[in-house]
This record gives sequence, structure tokens and C-alpha cells, in this order.
Amino acid sequence: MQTQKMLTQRTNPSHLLYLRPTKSYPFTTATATPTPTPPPPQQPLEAAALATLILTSSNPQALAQTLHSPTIQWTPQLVNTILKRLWNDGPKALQFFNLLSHHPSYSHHPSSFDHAIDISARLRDSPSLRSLIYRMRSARLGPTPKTFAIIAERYASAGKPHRAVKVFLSMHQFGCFQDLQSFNTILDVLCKSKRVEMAYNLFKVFKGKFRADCVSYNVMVNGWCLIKRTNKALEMLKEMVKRGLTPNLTSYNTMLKGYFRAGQINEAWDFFLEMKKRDCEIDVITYTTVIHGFGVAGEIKRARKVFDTMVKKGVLPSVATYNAFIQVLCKKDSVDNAIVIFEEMVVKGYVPNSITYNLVIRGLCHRGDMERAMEFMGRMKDDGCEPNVQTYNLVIRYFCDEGEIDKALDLFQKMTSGDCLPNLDTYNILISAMFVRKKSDDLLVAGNLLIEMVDRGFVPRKFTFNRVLNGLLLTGNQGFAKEILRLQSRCGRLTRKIKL
DNA sequence: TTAGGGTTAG
Repeated sequence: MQTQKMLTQRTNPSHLLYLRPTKSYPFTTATATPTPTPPPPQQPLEAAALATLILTSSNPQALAQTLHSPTIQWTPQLVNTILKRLWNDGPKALQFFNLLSHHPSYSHHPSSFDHAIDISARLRDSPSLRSLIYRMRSARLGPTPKTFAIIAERYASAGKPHRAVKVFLSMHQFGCFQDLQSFNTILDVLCKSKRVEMAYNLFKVFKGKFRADCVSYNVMVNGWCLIKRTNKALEMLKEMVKRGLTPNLTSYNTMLKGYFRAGQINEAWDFFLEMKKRDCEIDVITYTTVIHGFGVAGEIKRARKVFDTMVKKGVLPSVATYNAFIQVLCKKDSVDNAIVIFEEMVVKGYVPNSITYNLVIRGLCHRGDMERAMEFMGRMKDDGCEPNVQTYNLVIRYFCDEGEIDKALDLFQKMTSGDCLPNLDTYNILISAMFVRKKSDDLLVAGNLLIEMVDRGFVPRKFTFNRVLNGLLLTGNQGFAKEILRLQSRCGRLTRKIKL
């Protein structure tokens, strides 16, 4: 941060101001007056204020003192809300968790430990992860099966599925026995990270021992569908029947979705008809799957027909159904027609969620109608649906594409000062945009963004480092380039050390 | 967080 400030002051083009840390937050909220149980509606405000305080504080001792103040009524919900708000600043989130661990009267809930473990695993901070597990165990709060699921998922998404399996197999060493449920979880973790063959091998080895049930088979059906191997998925369905298990609606909906995903539209339709013929209780998920599937395939008329007929059959669309339809209208029809459906759902009393808004906003951006997109973003706020990191990322991306870099940076500034922290995507989008105008100052911003993202626990790709380095060298910023080079070697050491 | 339906563009 210090370096960043220095660089900002040295060069001082106006848009570098975006990267200045905000001044310390005036902490004068309702929490100053002690109340035995704060009313629930005030909690979000309190969480937001505390998160800002944690983010802007540079003095851990003073922060600890504030966090330990008896005026704050700590609850697991409050702690978890703050951890979620600080999600995209992992180091700060862990600092908060650790400072609060020394509170004189409050002790962390297992769910908060799980959040902290998830964050340290994502940061690939193994000492921190080990310490958290050790502390959780000493306090006899876990690790729970959920803790293992979190760690396994982090390994799988970090491209280390073998380690995920090892975590599952080592559960009993931590006093946590493997059962059917945890078996299904590890299968699901592997399948969702597309390691379906590995999941299947594990399934074959242990299906007898854990008495694989309908859920185990459904997980495997979904796995094969995710990698578009619908024949294998169908085989799983047949095998489950052979073993005396009855497929349920989830099994069929999964298979149906698989056909659409694999582009087998005719098979999907036949499967849907077969479901109807067999008196399967077709539900809102079935219809949503068909509407989305047809739409993605460009068959808007058929999607609309299914959308219209579901109500006649006594199945009410859900917000997800509207979202599916709105998405495909934006992509394969027109944004205007999508907005018609959007307004229709509002009239009918549905409450659009952030996904709904993001779909419409994306549609408008894609058409180049940034003004209307921003109007929808305002409407989103007015409706009490705060724009999330995806909303910001998509609008920032389109502003950058249109060459409106300053507008993109304006939005980024709003994120940093507000309550939606930028994520890895945000930094990547903005850093790439800093090369568009071929302005030397933009390269300095890119460098500062790189420093800030590392500060927040993100590891930039080698490509990003090289690009910024080259840019800085070409624009005569040798000193800054050296600094970035040091940062890169620090990150390199960090990535090589990964061993959760 | 034991399973199924809506946010990504290239």
C-alpha cells in the first residue's frame, strides 16, 4: 500500500486517484449504543460498517481494540456476513477472523471456521489452513464433514483432484467417519470439477462399501452429462434400476439437461415426451430446463410454446424460469422482447433477482445501449437488489470494449469505496483495458492494479505480469518495472510453495 | 456443502 501511494503521488495523473486507499471510516454507527439484541434489519448496516472499518484500518492493534469493544454484539451471523463481504480481500478477512479469535468473551462458531478455512485454502495459504484446522480441533468444533467438503473442493478446483480424494480418505484420522453422505460429496466435488473418470473409479471401488444410493447415481449421471457423455449417463440410470433403485425426478431432469447440454435436442425432446408418457410428475425445473435448452439451440418459438403451456398444466414459472427465458431471448431473439418478459414478471408480482437484472443489463450492453444498461443498474439499486461483482464486471467490460476507460474506472472506484469488492476478473478486465489507449499513465494504473490485486490475495497470471512489465519498460518506467518484477518473484515463490 | 433449473465471451 505504501509503495502504491508513493507511486500515485509521484506521477499523479488524475485517474490514479482511483487507487488511493480510502480515508479511515468514521465509525459512528448504531453500534455505539449498546443494545442487548440488535434488531435484525440493522445487522446488514452494522456488518457493512465493520467490513469497511476492517478494510481501511492499517493498525491491527487499534482494530483489535475496536473489535473487542463490548459495544459490539458478536454473533456467528454477523461474523459470517463480514467474512462474506471481505471475501475478495482474503488477507483482510483472515486478519479479522484471527483478531476476533482473541476476543475476551466471544468464540467462533464452526461455520465461521469453515469460511476462514475456505478463504485460506483459496489463498493457498497452507500455514494458515493448518493452524485453523488445529484450532478448530482443539476447540472441539470440528473439522466437520462440511470442512472436508470445502477443502476437497478447493483441491479439485486447484487442479489437484487426487489430493481431494486423499482428504476424503483421511477424514477418519480427524475423528470424522466416512459415510454415504461424505462419499456422495466427494463424488460430486470430483464430477463438478469435470474429473468424472476419477469419480467413476472411486464410485466403482466404494459403491458396495457405502451402499450407493439414488443420490450417488444422480451425482454420477450429472457428472457424465457435464462432460457431454450422455451414453455413459444413461448407462448409470440403467445400472441403478438393475440394482433395485428407482430413479427419481432429479435423475430424469439431470438426464434431460444433459441431452440439451450435449446439443442432442431431438433426444432431449424424446426424453421429455417419454417422461410425460410415463406419468412422471413434471415440475418447474423440468420446464425451465426445456425452455432454456430450446432457447440456447435457437428454437425460440418452441421455448415460448413450452413457457406458455406450463401454466396451463398447472405448473407456475419461478424466477429461475423467467431468467432462463429472458436469457435466451436476449441471446437469440431481442433484448426488447426480453424486457417485455421482464416487465411482465414484475406485473405478476415476481421479484427479479440479481441474475435477472444482470441478464437484461448484459443484453443492453451487448447491443451497445450503455445508457439504458446504466438505467437498469439504477433500477436494480432502487429495488433493493444491490449490484454484485458480476454486475460491475460486465458493465466495466463493456465500457472498456467501447473505449470508455474513464467510465470503467469510475465504476471501479465505486466498488472500492462501496460494499462490493473487486474480484480476480475485475482486475484482469481493467488491467487489459489499460493497454487500449496507449497512454503511459494507463500503464502506471495497470501496475498499481497489479500491486493492489496481490495485496488482496489474488495471484496474477504470468501473462499479466509480462504484459505490464513490457508496457512499463516501453514507456520508460524502469523503476516501477523493477518493483513489479520483485512482486512477481514474490508471487512465484508463493505459487511454488502451494501445499495445502 | 449428499443430487436436478437462471449470470461469461472468446
